Amino acid sequence: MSRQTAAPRRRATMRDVAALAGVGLKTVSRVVNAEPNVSAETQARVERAIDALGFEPNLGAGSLRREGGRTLTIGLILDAVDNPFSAAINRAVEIVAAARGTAVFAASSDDDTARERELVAAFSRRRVDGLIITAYGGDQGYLQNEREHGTPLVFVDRVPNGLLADVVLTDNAAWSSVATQHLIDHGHRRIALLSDDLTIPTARDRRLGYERTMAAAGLEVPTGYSVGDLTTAELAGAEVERLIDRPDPPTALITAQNVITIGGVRALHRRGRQSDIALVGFDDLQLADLLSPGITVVAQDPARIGQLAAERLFARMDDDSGPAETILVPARLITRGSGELRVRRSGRTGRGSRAPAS
Amino acid sequence: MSRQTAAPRRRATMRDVAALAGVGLKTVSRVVNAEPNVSAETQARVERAIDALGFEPNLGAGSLRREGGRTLTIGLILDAVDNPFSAAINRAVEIVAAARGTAVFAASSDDDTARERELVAAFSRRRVDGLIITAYGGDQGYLQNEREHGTPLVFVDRVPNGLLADVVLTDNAAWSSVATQHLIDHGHRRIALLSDDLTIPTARDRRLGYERTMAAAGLEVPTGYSVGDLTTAELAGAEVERLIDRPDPPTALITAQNVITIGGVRALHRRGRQSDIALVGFDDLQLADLLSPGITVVAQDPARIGQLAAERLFARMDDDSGPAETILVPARLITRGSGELRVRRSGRTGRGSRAPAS
DNA sequence: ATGAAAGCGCTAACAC
DNA sequence: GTGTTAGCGCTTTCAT
Repeated sequence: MSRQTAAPRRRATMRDVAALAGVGLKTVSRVVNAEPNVSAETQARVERAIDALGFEPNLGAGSLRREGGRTLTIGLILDAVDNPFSAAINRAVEIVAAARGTAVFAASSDDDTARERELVAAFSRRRVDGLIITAYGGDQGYLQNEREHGTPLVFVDRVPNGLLADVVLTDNAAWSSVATQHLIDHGHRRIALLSDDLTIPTARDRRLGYERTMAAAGLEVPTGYSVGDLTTAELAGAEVERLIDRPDPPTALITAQNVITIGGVRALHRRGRQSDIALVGFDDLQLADLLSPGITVVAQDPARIGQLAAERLFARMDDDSGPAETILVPARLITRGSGELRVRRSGRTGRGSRAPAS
Repeated sequence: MSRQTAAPRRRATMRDVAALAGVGLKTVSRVVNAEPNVSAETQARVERAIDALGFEPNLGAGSLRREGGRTLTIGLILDAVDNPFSAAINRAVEIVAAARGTAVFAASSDDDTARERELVAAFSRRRVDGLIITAYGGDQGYLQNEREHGTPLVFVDRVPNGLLADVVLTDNAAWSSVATQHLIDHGHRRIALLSDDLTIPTARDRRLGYERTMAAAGLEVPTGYSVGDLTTAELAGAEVERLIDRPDPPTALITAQNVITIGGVRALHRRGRQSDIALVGFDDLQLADLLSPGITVVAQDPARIGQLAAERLFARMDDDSGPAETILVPARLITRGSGELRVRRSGRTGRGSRAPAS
């Protein structure tokens, strides 16, 4: 019967290993860290002792004296570890970190400024070797301290405020433009944009791309057509219904984030308008290809974002001291039907809006 | 211009704080750890010094002497941090841990025995206070060492082998039975089961529930109807097509894991058979409600599994030394259409298989 | 209410 | 090749 809590047996230390192997402490350290200047015979003896005692070195103790105080640990702050976009980043970061013998603390800020700071403090107290952060909209100037203490910082998905640092992200304005132009090309004139919390720079950039492209096409954005703060699928869905019910409803929607897309699509189906009102979403979704119509999306590449961010972070740890870089990761437009719906002539399509699609 | 790498300013230590505040080292420690026996005035002075120096205590150093050697850190081993089921567990664990001031190392074993052991070793070297593990099929006896050294272990989603420990999971055999019976109740006789790697106890339990229920209903499981090792959506899809192409094709499918469900549904749509062949999947999927037909699933409750596992782990750390417990978390059957499809009389539905559904 | 001394397990610096 | 010494930043123990 294995008890759950027995008198915890003391863990073996290097001293124990040294004693058993009949060598000095430093020799054990050499073997454990694969340092040179150990004879094959001594090494074998030490290894036997390590196995006999089930010794595992205490990395935390080592970091106290290790040069640079390295803990072989990094912190990853995401908006939510269970958002598929964030989870994909998490996975990619883990792969890069594992190859460097580094463990990853992952945590969710929930797009809350206070929580973000708490997480940074929590990781700082654990002396992580580096930090990868999905910053919320506030000011990230407080992170300057961390950096001055030698902790490199890399931002993902969102540009930080009040701090110049490496960022890895999608060219959000450009891809929002692509989405908008795609709808314009299919004859749409009344295009609404459903955005996340506009405190987030990424959300603002997507709005910017939309506004620019609409303006360039000479199209108006009626009041209420560009809606922000849609932080849940439910809010997004309610907003879609409100838009549909307007006297001048949009013929096309852009949902600027995965959660919003889910809420939006669900609302369209609820109203039976999914084959009637066009939609292009940001971020790909599982099963998006199997709906009728399939959901057209701007698919970002979170795995690549995570990978590049982690590689950048390790490069900084390895003493790359070049200027801060902004790394843009390509996305792609995946057309599946919902974004290729053309304007219907029925209903109030607006004055002269039956332009031929290109 | 903020440089990326400047000469890293030395971090303030407790000694620095003590010197600046003009108090002893231990007094600072008392303030930092909210211990009693510090006058209000002294406390204020120390806190001012802490702020002035931007002092953050080094938790790793503290753990060296802290009773029980606590690191305020736990390890979480999932099959893949970017699997939605695992990500939901991750999130729930994080919430419970955060409330206890504990940071979470999350990592992916990829259902690889060697990787699982490496992760345990990596976490052991970091002296995590506890371990939550989604064990792969092999033998978990090697973890006995960890436990003897005082590191509590809680398993999630899968029962460990060769080790008696707390487990939090769905009653897989029972819910697989529910899925099977649901299809039988809708007139199906030829029901196929698509399983994950059967080394995984959870996959075996689901098969068990299926087999028992089929047997209890007096139904045969033709050779090739119960397929395992479907570790990717592609493999699962190919297997569905193979089943469809048999001379005696199934009229209903059970896909025993989320990745398999995706592959299976995709294959049915590819062949245009989604309204023709019934399907019940394990694990809920986003947008599953919007397909035609909607996908009927046995929805597990990963958030609850993660929460209970974390609570159990902290209880063990707090010296709960009762016997190992198995905690079953309720799931529910969500009917959306695909699982309620009845047997068609057309085609080869088999001899006398037109039984009335209950 | 406060502080001095010891030492956790390791790595760095410097012997031999 | 190998070992000895010192000390990282903290918590514990025990004085005062």
